[in-house]
Amino acid sequence: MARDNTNIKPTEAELTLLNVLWKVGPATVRQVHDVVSKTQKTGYTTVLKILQIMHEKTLVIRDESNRAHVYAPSNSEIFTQSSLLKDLASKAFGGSTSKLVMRALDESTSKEEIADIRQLLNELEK
Amino acid sequence: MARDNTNIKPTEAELTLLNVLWKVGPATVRQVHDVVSKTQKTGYTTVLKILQIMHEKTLVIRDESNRAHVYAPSNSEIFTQSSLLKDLASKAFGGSTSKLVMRALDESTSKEEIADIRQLLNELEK
DNA sequence: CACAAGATACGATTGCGTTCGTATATAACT
DNA sequence: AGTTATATACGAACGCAATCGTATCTTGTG
Repeated sequence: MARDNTNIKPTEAELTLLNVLWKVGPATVRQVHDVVSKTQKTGYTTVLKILQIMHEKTLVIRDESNRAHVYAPSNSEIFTQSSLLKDLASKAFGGSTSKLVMRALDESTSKEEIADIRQLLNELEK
Repeated sequence: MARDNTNIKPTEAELTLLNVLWKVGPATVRQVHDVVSKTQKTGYTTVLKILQIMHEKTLVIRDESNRAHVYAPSNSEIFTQSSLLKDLASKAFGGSTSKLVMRALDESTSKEEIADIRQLLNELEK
């Protein structure tokens, strides 16, 4: 049975590459490497290898019709963020997302952010 | 120079043991093992080894005055939770904790939780 | 005192994540 | 056509996390 990508938690390096793909859309290894190498000193083949592993794990899909394969995320950024939050909530907050949320908020939260969150709470209540 | 425990992210197994220590207070290896073995099949020496490693990393402090050493967390649960949230925010939410918070909230959030969060927002605004 | 129970220390193993060098294939260019 | 550039594939190496077996030490008890 093929693994279900929805249960796989990306590693740190994988998440870095996913962030690129979410931002710029489907991309080749070179394009991804160009982006990440601006902030990190990571070799080209390292990016290639990680993308290949992610493909095996079905974290990304791959278009092989051209010589330079084009990679795209299997799951949306939103879905992955939610999965990571559920994971952290279960491991460090006894499974309570509201505890997590309240811990995330502190005096560094700006007025605008507070307003945005209030807005979301209002919508959720309906 | 001794490592600064405040910059160390506990691993998954380490977090499991920290959760026990936060809950029951300072405890011996046996006490910790008794708790975790109720939900996991982890060997006694495994718990011992992890606690020893955590001690090297200064994630826990150790009272060696008795034969059975007594372990206690170096950092509070609150501090560690905040660190983990900052880490996740930087890796998956572009550093924005408000984005993280809004992603954590969804239709599964209960009315009581929403009320609690509103209350906290009010206090933060003062 | 001698022995059994229970503690720590230590080492070895296994698997995963990450990195990169090298081999090989393909395309492009002169 | 032959050379250069660029792609994928593959394998090796390294470190860390996690697990446990075994050795060693300490303490209490008969």
